[in-house]
Amino acid sequence: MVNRSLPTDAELAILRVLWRRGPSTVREVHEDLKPVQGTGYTTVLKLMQIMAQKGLVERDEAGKSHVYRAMIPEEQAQKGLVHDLVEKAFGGSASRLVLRALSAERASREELAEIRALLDDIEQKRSK
Amino acid sequence: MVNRSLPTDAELAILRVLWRRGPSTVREVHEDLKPVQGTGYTTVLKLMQIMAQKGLVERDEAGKSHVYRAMIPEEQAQKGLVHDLVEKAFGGSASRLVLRALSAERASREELAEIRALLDDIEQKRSK
DNA sequence: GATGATGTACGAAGTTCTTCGTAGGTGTCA
DNA sequence: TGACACCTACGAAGAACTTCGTACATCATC
Repeated sequence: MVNRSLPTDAELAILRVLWRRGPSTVREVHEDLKPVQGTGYTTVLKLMQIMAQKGLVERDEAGKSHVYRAMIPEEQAQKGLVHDLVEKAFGGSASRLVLRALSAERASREELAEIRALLDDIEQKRSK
Repeated sequence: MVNRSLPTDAELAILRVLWRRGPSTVREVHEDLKPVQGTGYTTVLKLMQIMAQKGLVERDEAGKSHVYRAMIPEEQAQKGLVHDLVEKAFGGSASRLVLRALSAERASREELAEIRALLDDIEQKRSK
């Protein structure tokens, strides 16, 4: 069942820290986010508690400081967000989103090559 | 500078109708949206009034029924939404979003060819 | 001129998301 | 032991978004 409700912006920011760092305490996540978000410690704590309730993260209460880990893989979250945007703003056409993204945002030569490789891959699999 | 405030979901649904139909009355937009959204007439009216205040749409009050038209082109809105998602979920890398979109959502052979053509175009321009 | 259809205006409530203040538990150490 | 650091719990406020009820204006027509 992929259709879990999508993470909100604040939740996503926290998930990104957990994906990068692996299981972390509230303090660690807060330290990581503070310079950019400027948000308070208890705010992060509260959010992570809510996320635990929602099942977005799981926590280990063994130590004094609880340790949280992401329960949804980054790939799946990104997939959900992309799908949502495709539906809401591109009439369900992923390729139109791709065209828009490519023409509006910058990509390096290497990245373009990577995309090309994926296209090859898709078409090759399809022609079988 | 791109307009920073992105349309909300409900606003986007209305904008999509206006982009497709061209300038329309509240009734027309509501008729269009009703089957899918199931939302009431005054809800749509209120939203469009708010959107007019925000500058997302402009209205012509000449006739009995006011006629609204989108003040932001579809392309610009899509660009803003894509940029926002790239920042929030892909660490600023548009190509990672593209890779995720291509591997997760379906695209026809024609669409893949279109994407390839755009890649050619970008690389050609860049090599000049 | 009463009625019904059609329109706008707008207050207000319900939701969700985000933020933080405050309270209280526990361990450390001088 | 008392002060302090560090932690969780949780209520509640505030902001943004969405929804709708109600009031009121206009116009055709019977």
